[in-house]
Amino acid sequence: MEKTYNPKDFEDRLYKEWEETGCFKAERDNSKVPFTIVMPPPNITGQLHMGHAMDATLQDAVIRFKRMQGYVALWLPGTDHASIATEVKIIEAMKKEGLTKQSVGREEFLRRAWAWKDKYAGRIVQQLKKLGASADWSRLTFTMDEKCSTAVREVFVNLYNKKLIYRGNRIINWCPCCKTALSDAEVEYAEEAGSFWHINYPVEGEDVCLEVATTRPETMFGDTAVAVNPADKRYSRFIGKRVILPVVGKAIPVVADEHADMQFGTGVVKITPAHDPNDFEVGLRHNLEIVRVMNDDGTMNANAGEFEGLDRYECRARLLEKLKQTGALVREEPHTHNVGHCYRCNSTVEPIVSKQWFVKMKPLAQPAIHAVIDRKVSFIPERFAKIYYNWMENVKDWCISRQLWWGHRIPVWYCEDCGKEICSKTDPKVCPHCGGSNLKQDEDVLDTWFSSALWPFSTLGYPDDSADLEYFYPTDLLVTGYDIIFFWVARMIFSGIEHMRKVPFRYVLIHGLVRDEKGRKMSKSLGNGVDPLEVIDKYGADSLRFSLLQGVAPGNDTRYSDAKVEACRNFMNKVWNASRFVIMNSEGNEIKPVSEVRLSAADKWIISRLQSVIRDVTLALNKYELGIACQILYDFTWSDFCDWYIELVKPALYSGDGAKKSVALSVLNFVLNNTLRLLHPFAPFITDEIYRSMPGVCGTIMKEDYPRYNSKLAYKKDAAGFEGVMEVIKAVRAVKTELNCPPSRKVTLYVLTENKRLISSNEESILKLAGAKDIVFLNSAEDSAEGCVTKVTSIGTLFIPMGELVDAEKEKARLEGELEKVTAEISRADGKLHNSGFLSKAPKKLIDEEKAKLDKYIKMREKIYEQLKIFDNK
RNA sequence: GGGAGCUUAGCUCAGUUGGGAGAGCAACUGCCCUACAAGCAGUGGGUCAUAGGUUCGAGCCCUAUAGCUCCCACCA
Repeated sequence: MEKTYNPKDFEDRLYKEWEETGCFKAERDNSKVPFTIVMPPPNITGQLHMGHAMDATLQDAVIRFKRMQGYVALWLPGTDHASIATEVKIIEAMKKEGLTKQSVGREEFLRRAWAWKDKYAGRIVQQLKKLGASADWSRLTFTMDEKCSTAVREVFVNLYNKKLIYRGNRIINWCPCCKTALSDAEVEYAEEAGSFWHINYPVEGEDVCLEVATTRPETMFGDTAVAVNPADKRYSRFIGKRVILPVVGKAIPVVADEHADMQFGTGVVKITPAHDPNDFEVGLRHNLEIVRVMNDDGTMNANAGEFEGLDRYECRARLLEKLKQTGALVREEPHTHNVGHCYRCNSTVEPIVSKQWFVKMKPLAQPAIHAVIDRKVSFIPERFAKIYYNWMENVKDWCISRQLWWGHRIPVWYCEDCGKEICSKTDPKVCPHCGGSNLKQDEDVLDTWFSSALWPFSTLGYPDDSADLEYFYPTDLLVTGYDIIFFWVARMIFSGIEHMRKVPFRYVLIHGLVRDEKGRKMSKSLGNGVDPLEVIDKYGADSLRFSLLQGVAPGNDTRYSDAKVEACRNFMNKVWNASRFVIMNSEGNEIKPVSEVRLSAADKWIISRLQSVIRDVTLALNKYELGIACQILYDFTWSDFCDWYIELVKPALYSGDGAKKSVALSVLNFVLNNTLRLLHPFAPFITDEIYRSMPGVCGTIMKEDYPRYNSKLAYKKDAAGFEGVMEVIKAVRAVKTELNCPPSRKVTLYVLTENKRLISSNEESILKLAGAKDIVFLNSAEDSAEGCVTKVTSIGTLFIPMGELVDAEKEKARLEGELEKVTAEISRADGKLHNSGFLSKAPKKLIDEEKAKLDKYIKMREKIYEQLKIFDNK
């Protein structure tokens, strides 16, 4: 083995081998229990970013854990066609060639899109592989694969037939840049500094005006009324009259509607049903005309008269100028308001009335809400259930049609002969109503999230009653960021219930965002993104993985920092070197099972610690608390195993005593073997690379069992005793460092104790780790030599002769300091044990523990008193 | 307007049934001791945001306050 950990030497090689030998394949086996995770399919436009890296690492760690536990562990991967995102990219690319969508036509455009997919879908898969993702790539699915398209049509037609999908003229969010409708979820709101323009609308036939205020004056061409509150006495006399739209000169009615807020602005609101969701509702109530004033690209249409053809903002500027000239503009005041933006191109969206396809949400939302209430689906952490409820309870109908070309085309045809609509799972040749053959398919495609919503079952073979579906569905765990709960998680839940009659997954593990070192969101525009592949290249995949999991709590954001990865790389190096130590020493020796050797106290201690670690890590993993599991393993491996146990065992290895060495090697191999298996889900590469080099091991660690807690190996009593020995060692070390005594200077250790056996049986360990040359037992404190530092421990009093380094005054002060500490402990424990409330209500175990502590400290205090007395006598 | 989260060591964060405050990094001291200087030993550093409450006992539960962050809705 190399002296330092060098992940490049083995990561790619191991991954290739795992893949080639089918380690990731999940095959149905009715004698075993399945455990399934479907991977959130990354967009084909995307490159692996830190968010993916964390998401994938969480899933990979869980799936590897479950696989080792003997489940048929399926991690089902895929990629997403990402309708709008990809289309935007392709248009950009075409623009460089001087081409547009329209100029190349639909067919050529789709050809280019598929070429894009062929080129880039593989890229992110390769990147996930670099990370060590143990997904079953033989099942890799693309959202526009035949099977997904079949599922999409099946679902569409079923919902259509149930009247849960309908087409209608409704207010939708329109992106003038992408030239498509968007769902509510695809709009991001941001506060913007704008203006509030007050405009006078003269009352017809009177010499008065109604003053309205608006943030979007250019929509006034579409005004078909002004509204006042029915309770607003200021304006009641105008209700039913008409006002003249400035510039346009058209008369529009004054209506009474609750929508007008008396407190807000002037209390008079212009009503533009075609361009505002609230106004649309008002329009319905008062049967108002709907006048659209904008084209799909955000320019003004003929209804804007002289402003036709101008961009919406250009129109606004010129219109305001004109209003000012004609005196209709009363005033302009600054006003900040929330403006909606397209989540893909960030353009300001326009609410526009448009004929679109919708999914009726209310009937679907109800059972989806109950599924979470009834805990058929549970969020981790639970607080995200509230966010989910809030959304589901207030969800509006889902606009699913997109005026795009890349995506699942809406399976509806219009008969040009009889004008009827045909919704069909297969392409119809003739109209079933009139037999005509002039059929034209709806031009639009579906929201990319429509197919994502079906992911947990479309990937497993829906709508067929496939064996996979039967075996793996419902899946067990979904891992994703809180940013796509609405887009995806919620929609999968209602879709699963509606189409499969079963929820799609039992647990949803939510993670946060990976931010940059300063806590900012990583983004392209800020240029602060860190490329996981570069990190892997520099530190190795295991280090990156560990750094993304360690100390991270579910649902919380985390910051990426090189320092953190470096610390994890150091940990990997630690694991590497500890293993190297064990393996080198094992060479040429027979390694006996631990059950066949006589264990020392130290051996029992480390085995006992290992058992607690196995128990705690498994517990944490079962609760999907991966951050905690990592932390436990880190501490155990570094502190307990490396810093303590390996050091403890060195004398036995180097003593030349074959029997002792044999025991040490047994335990070293046993603990290392278990530790590697425990660590494998988090750091798959290094653990496997080492595992293969261990004596008596053949094959990959991936096929091994995850360690199981064994109560017979808990050795509680022995472990506790040995901790006393460790206390002695620490005490001596501390004294030496405090007095600036070089470690190379070996001391004689005088010990006054009732635990002579414990000390003498661990003499070698104490001498080695404490830096002592011999141990001498005293019969009385009086026997201690001059110039000693005294340390009282729970298993005995130590006298450490430090000669000239000892200052009697300081030593006395130090002892008095210790007395103070011990006394404080005594009064704390004593206080508790004299508290009747504590005695009557605290668990017995706790009371016993307190009693034991009290005993211990009282004994220690006695010893310290004794020492101080000796001091005073000298 | 509604909701959520955060506030713990200089920095970044853990702390999940309430039972003596933790890690990493940074700082300081001393060490090349045959696994590892990507290391070892040791040290210092916290009224767990503030104020109340519940409890024998609160970083953890309840109430209020402050600051920061986010989500949803939205006033034209």
